[in-house]
Amino acid sequence: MAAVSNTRAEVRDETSPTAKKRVRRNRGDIRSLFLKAATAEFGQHGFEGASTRTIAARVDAHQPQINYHFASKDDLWRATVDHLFSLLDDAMAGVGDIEDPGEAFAETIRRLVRFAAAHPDLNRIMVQEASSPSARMEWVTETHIRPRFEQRREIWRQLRREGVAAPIDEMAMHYVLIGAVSLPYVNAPEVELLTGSSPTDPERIEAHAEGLVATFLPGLAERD
Amino acid sequence: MAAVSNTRAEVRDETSPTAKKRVRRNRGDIRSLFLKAATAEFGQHGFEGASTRTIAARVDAHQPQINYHFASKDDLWRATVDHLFSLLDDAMAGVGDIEDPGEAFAETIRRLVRFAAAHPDLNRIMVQEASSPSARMEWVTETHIRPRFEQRREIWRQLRREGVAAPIDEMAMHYVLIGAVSLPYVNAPEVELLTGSSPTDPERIEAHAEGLVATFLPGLAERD
DNA sequence: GTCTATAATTAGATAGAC
DNA sequence: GTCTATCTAATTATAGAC
Repeated sequence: MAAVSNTRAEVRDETSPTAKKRVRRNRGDIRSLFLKAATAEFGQHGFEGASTRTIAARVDAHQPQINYHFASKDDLWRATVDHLFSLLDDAMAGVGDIEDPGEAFAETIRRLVRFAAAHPDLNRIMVQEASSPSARMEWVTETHIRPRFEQRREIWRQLRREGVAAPIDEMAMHYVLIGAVSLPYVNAPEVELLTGSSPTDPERIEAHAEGLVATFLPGLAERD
Repeated sequence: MAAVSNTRAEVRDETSPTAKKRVRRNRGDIRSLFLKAATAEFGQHGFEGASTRTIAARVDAHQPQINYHFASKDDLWRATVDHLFSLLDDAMAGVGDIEDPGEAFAETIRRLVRFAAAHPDLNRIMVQEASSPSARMEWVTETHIRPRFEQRREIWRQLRREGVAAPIDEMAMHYVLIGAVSLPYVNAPEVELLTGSSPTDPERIEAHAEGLVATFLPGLAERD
């Protein structure tokens, strides 16, 4: 990016003669810091657009420290995605115990909305990776997406038979739902510019969740 | 990307001694070729991840030719986005003449679905840009998004009052709709890997469109 | 065991050849 | 008017210092 002003590169001036010596941090701490910084960086710029130098600078570390604590940029990316999906699992804890499939799916939608609002970078990373074939895409699809997809598809099929679910094909449902759930948060910067208000206000998050429950499961309220 | 094999860079071997002289093409033709190549490249890799060298190689041109025909990478991106939105305008021609607001919105949904299936790169580019603030994001929001957003919001408000539309807030509606419409096509490579079938088969496109019409406008069928 | 210096490669843009 | 040779900066990874 020659001769073009790059605000991202100015997060920290690496070449400054006054640059201080870094404090030495232990393995777990710095790994955790790198993962947090990488989440934001990969979410905002995609895998290829993200810079390990910028990620390192965000936590006041040198760029090659990433290659020490993670084998490669690719490995950092996978560790970041694993971490985000483990947070998602935490957020979904207990939903599997709900017996009524309609209520289970409704609660899934609510939790997905809240998680997307709290961690938009997971959906940002996923939408970027799923846009073109790559080894990363195959890995994340088989590792993290397929089990969730199959499980939701099975419940959706049942809810369709019972007339509870909206008339959306079981193959497309997963993407229709994730798109409707996450885009307001994935695109939050645009939403704020456009509407002058934030989609992540707690009341709006809950309103969004209930709106989607009523829209995707129109037979749920009638049934009660 | 040192020492890492990069398949994208091997689209064409620029340094090969056997590299042939390029044919000289006229201004309009080569601009059009660049726009088409840039659409795919920006869609797959985002603005920062896209390489002007790779875009040039796709149409058998040298990288600096892009700086000649467009002032900069940034200008190429804006020209690409302008072109895609002009295609969208073409696809939407005549919808504004439909008098009944319910039918007008239903037809809008159908056209959006077909367009997203045919040109997934527009939504790919948009979702990437709207993820973080930038001059590009502000430009595309004010130039292309705001007028569409305001217009749809007005119709949606009316349909909500009439009880035709699903209970989704008018501020979030635009993103919920675009997410539900486009994600199956934006993420088409993942869908194919996951399901073994393509979401862009004509029957599935129409089924997706009618499913969304029924889901977002549940009062439309009842009214007839 | 952890971090810094540096190498190899690729980036976009300018200047000058045709 | 159009394209090619070249320049400077920014990329990730390795090798060696502490």
